[in-house]
Amino acid sequence: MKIATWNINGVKARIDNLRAWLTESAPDIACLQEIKSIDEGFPRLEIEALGYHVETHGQKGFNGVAILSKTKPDEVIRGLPGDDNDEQSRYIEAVFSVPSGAIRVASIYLPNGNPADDPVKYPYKLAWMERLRLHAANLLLLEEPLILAGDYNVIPEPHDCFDPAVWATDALFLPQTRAAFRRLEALGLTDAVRATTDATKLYTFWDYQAGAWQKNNGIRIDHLLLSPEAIDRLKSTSIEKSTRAWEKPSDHVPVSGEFDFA
DNA sequence: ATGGTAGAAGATCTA
Repeated sequence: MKIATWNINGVKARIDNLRAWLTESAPDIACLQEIKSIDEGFPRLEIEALGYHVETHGQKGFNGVAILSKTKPDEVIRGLPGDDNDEQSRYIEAVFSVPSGAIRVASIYLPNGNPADDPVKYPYKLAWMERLRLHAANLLLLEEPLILAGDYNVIPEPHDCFDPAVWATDALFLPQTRAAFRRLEALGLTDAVRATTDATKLYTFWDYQAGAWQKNNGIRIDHLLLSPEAIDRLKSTSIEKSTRAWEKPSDHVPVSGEFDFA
């Protein structure tokens, strides 16, 4: 069973690429971020025509997440718990039945946080990460396969970016950001890509600007974090880099894991 | 120091 995450940077602008990727890569569950659409504006029929169920948590203009799946989820939760005043659509979670029981999958669009000296944006990112930690701690008590997939806007280690010096003061790489990410891992969550390879210079995002793709000036910020019950079932991971060279690409590429939940 | 690009907007904001 293939479970993937992809920040598509606008579902309307990316509909052709999304359809091509769903057809070629054929994930069983696809977690999308930055759909940049309200729920009613999501091209639901075009995705359903490819055999997918569609669950969205949209927002006008910015953000927005979705979970596409070949089987219908048993339960869907919209929004990250912990702050009733947070109006940004950055979290959706779904439970699926598999032969071995139930699995829980979340699509996460963690706040960017830049500029890091902004009085609102970086504190919002850190507060959001703490809310995610508290929610993840509760989910881990369920002792079921849990896949927290998404655009974390976190560069975990220096070798996860082309030039660490360039990112030293960026909200994606500041010590407090990386510490908050390590606190998630310390709960018992495992970075799936890191668990399956020792390779360095693995990137999932290349900026549109300054020829970043051509120069391989990338960063690894899209992650699958797995509970112990999920990592036990993980067979392989893949960073689907070829999509970055497509016409009209997203600046992110899909990251996927192959699982055996039989 | 600035701008470089892209998306959803339909003016700027976000990244």
